[in-house]
Amino acid sequence: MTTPVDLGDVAAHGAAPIRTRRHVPGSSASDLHTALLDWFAAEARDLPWRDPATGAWGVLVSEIMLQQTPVARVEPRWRDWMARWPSPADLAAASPADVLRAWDRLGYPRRALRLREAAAAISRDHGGLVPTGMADLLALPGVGTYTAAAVTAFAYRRRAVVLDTNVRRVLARLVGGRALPPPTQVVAESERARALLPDGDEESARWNAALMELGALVCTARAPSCSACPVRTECAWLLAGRPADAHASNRRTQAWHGTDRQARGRILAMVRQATGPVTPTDLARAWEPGPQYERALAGLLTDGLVAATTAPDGVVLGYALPLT
DNA sequence: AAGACGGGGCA
DNA sequence: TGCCCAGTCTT
Repeated sequence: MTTPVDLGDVAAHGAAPIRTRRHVPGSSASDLHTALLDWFAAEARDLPWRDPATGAWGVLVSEIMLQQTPVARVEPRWRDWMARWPSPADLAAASPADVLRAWDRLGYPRRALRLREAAAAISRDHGGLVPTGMADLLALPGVGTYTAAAVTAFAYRRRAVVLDTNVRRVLARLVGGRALPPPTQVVAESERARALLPDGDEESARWNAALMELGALVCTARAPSCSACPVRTECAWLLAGRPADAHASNRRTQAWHGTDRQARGRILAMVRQATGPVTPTDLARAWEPGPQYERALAGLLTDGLVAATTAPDGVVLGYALPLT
């Protein structure tokens, strides 16, 4: 149905994006755009935060939860969260303890505290409405480049360069002809993404979502389903014979067992599940005594994830989630 | 630019 | 076991 765009040059040089958008009267979309947007219209998952009835607050909550956490684990937590705190003001009025318990085991619990702080800032500085500009969004705790762009695109349906791990991988393959993007994001990637972004607001928003969805469902990191890909005839990586990852040796896998992070997780899990303060003796059962335990607990206190209750003489009676 | 920061699921 | 996941913040 469509004529594949010739990406041979891109595949050969592996360099920057080279195609520009076509401006055909009556049709602003290139064949590439049409193919991916049609696929997205047919195959997109029915995620609750994509419901048009979900407002910007719901989108923001979903984006924070989805930072480094897969969709399948986020969805039930998001539903509970939105039922309990349907507006920023509702969350701002909640205690950190309630927020951390509702966060459950989504991981990176500092995100939960930052989301609460963001809700307070939204209530205080923006009349209770999630701000619309990139600068105001970026000023919110826990909102970085990706999340600000995602809220702009998916909540407000405006043009923004949304570059997450999925989009980076899809563009690295489709346009760059590489197996995977570089270990850390480089300027050329955002330029490439911008060059491909449709001009229209609504169309660009759908394009961003479609790229992410393709990366999540088809153009996956481990075992991409190229035979099912709607843009396989235009993929520089596939056309080049799916060459192996060039930076494989530079990628560093993060340790887990026996790390400070695991110790923090164990300690916080014990405090989170307790109904009242945990005595120092009980808490010490969460991890082997020693400098690592002390370091982990101190870090949790510093981060505001755990609070100590003390007697008048300063002796620690117990540890609990912070009530304020 | 590099490191810290959770936790679970799948090959 | 190793790798991956809609990243952000600090140094």
